[in-house]
Amino acid sequence: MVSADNGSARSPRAGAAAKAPAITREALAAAGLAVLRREGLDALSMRKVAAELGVRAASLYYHVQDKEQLLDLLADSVVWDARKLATTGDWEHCLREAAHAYYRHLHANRDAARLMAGRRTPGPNLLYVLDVMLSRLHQAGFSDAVAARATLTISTYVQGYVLQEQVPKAPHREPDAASELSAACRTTTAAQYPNIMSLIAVKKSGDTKELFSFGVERLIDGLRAQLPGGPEN
Amino acid sequence: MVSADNGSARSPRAGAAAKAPAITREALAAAGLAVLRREGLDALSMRKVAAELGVRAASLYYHVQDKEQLLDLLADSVVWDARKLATTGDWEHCLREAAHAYYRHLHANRDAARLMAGRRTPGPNLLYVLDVMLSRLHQAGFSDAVAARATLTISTYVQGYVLQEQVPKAPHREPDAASELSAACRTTTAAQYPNIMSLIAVKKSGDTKELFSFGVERLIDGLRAQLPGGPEN
DNA sequence: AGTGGGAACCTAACGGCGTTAGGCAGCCGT
DNA sequence: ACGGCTGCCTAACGCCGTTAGGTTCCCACT
Repeated sequence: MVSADNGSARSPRAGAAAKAPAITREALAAAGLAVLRREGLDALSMRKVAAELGVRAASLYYHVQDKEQLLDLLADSVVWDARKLATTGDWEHCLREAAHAYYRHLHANRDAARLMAGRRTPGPNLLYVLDVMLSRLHQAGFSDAVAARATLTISTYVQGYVLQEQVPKAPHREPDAASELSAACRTTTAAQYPNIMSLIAVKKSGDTKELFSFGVERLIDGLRAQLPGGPEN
Repeated sequence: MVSADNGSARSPRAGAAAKAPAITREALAAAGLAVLRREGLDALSMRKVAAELGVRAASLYYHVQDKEQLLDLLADSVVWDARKLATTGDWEHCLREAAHAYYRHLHANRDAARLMAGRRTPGPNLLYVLDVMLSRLHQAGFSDAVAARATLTISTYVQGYVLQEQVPKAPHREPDAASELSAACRTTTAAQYPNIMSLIAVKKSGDTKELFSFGVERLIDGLRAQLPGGPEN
């Protein structure tokens, strides 16, 4: 579930393990994802991840330098499955499928977008996906500059969209008082900003994927005009 | 700097203040923004905001229910200036200017995008901006459905873009060891993902606004094709 | 066979965090 | 004069990330 190469990670001397490690980097990521799914990003603490593994918090620092590094690990794990993406068909199809696959994987993990938002570097799995998209666009005839901008723009849009979709869930307060108050607030809103209601209508339409697709299709439409020749492969 | 109507906020009995309040909601927002600018979102705590006002942390809870509510306040303050936006010229011009204005205001405040990312509701100032854009698009001939989707898509893109741009700053570690390690990591990256370098080239080109504009223009291009008749107004 | 060393966990503790409870000064209308 | 309210205060709770300093146990080497 995690990247194959642990790269610069601390590892036991090759071929000689002193003690069977109960906690691997993969197990750490899995435990983190479990806590994330159950309690959300705000409640994810070192202590809870450790408890998920039947271990105390301090032990995690043997495998990970920081909480930040643990979050990096989780962020990359989320994108892991997105590596399988289509490279057949025309560039529009590939781009669309990649965007939707990325969307699905972020959408499937609670608070995934907010998790990604805090990372300093994209992580190897995401880098791989970007790399593939980039080469596909380049192959389709886009210039280096346009292909790079297109790739970044699409991935930015996907992350931004899921971010707005995955509103952080509160533990929930009193439902009666809250609904009454929000109802009053809503009428005020309607009075002050008459057009906003249609936004709410779109957001409430249930099919969250439809709005997402709208943006992707508009971007693809806009990108098509950037092809040097006519549309090819 | 904050919304004019405090709405449902607790307020002294109209026309009778028991004691001159040293802390207003505006001062609270200003202090929060000051801490945000100086130390970043991760280091923003109730205690520090309170200290900025010459006050202890517990006192803030008289003016604000939660830290969440304080962040809501800050988030809305950031968008405050974006209310002044153009409604003259054709819809493309309006949309472009609104997007750039929104971008500028997020860009100008440290960690502003990550701040917005956590909010549950858009806040009145942002709602106003969305409302104006919506009415302008509607006036230009877009259908209700398309105008709503376009507005949401653009605002999503802007927030997503700034989010990736405003990478959280670490307090800074050892510069020597860090640069050496990152250099090694970079060559590994280049070997594994050959196309990624062009992405880095685009990101490093300095003019961050250019990449942002690319996305906006592509979206506008894509939206133009959604107009029922030809381009009008 | 004995021993050194390192891997992988532990307990204890630090300071900072968000938040709540309860107290006290000063100004208000009566 | 005085009760009540506003607007601050101090003290404390429990949780957090992180560090310091063990302890145990297996492996490699002599």
